[in-house]
Amino acid sequence: MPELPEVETIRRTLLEHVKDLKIEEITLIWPSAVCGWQDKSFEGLATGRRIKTIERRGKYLLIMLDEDLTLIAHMRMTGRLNYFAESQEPEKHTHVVFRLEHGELHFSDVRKFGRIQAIPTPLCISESSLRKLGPEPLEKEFTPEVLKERFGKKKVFLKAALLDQTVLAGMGNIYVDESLFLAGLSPNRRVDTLSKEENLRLHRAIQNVLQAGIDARGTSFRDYRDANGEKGSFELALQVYGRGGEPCRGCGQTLERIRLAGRTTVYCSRCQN
DNA sequence: ACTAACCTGTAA
DNA sequence: TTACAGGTTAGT
Repeated sequence: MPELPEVETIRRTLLEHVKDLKIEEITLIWPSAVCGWQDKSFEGLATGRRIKTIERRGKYLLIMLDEDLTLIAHMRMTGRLNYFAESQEPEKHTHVVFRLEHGELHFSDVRKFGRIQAIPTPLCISESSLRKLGPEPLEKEFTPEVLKERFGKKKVFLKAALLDQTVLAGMGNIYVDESLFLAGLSPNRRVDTLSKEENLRLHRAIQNVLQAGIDARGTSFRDYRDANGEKGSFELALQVYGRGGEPCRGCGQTLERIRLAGRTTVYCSRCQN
């Protein structure tokens, strides 16, 4: 489910509720959802710690606790983090319950792909999958030159390159297809064939689409909800994702639906070259 | 560079 | 019954 705009929305809505709260008790309903550090258990490390802040890196949420402990959470496809002011009965797919000083935090995931890992904060980047991530697309350091440099000597399809988290962190199937439509570029193009002007257009499209996604509080095409259980509204603004076979909003031609880089890909063969 | 695997639910 | 789903990774 969540790509950068959804994870960012979860981060913001969660932080409002849990900042400075102590984790008083952790109940593992499905223990495989969490992972400790070396010989120490997840619940042993995190219980009694206070939540200082929550950051985001790509699609990862970094819940930073006192005493130099960080919980790295990844929602994969259907993971959710929900805050409840009152104690709640866990739902069918709730795997972890954090009892806080005030209220509870529930981690749920229908498909059981999502994970939360406890790790000492100083090792949070060097010893985790964060190490390999590409730049943050909304930071000012991410310029058109950086985008070109990240593509490097690759010859892969644009679609594959933008989905690659080591090239750029945070884009997934929705925002890649939307960015390519906005940039007027075909997902079938090889990254090494972009002109300077096309590279500029792509860079601008990526930033515009991700920012619009955040402003709309994410895309609730299917399962996504924020920490309050509320939907986003970016699905109303989607130009191509999920619209295969329907008319292009730009030119009216039927949108193509193909399989590329192992993922369903929708684009307009007239507007995107 | 592609596919299978990890899982469950929903829609065709 | 089968195909497919906002992701990642380990295997050809």
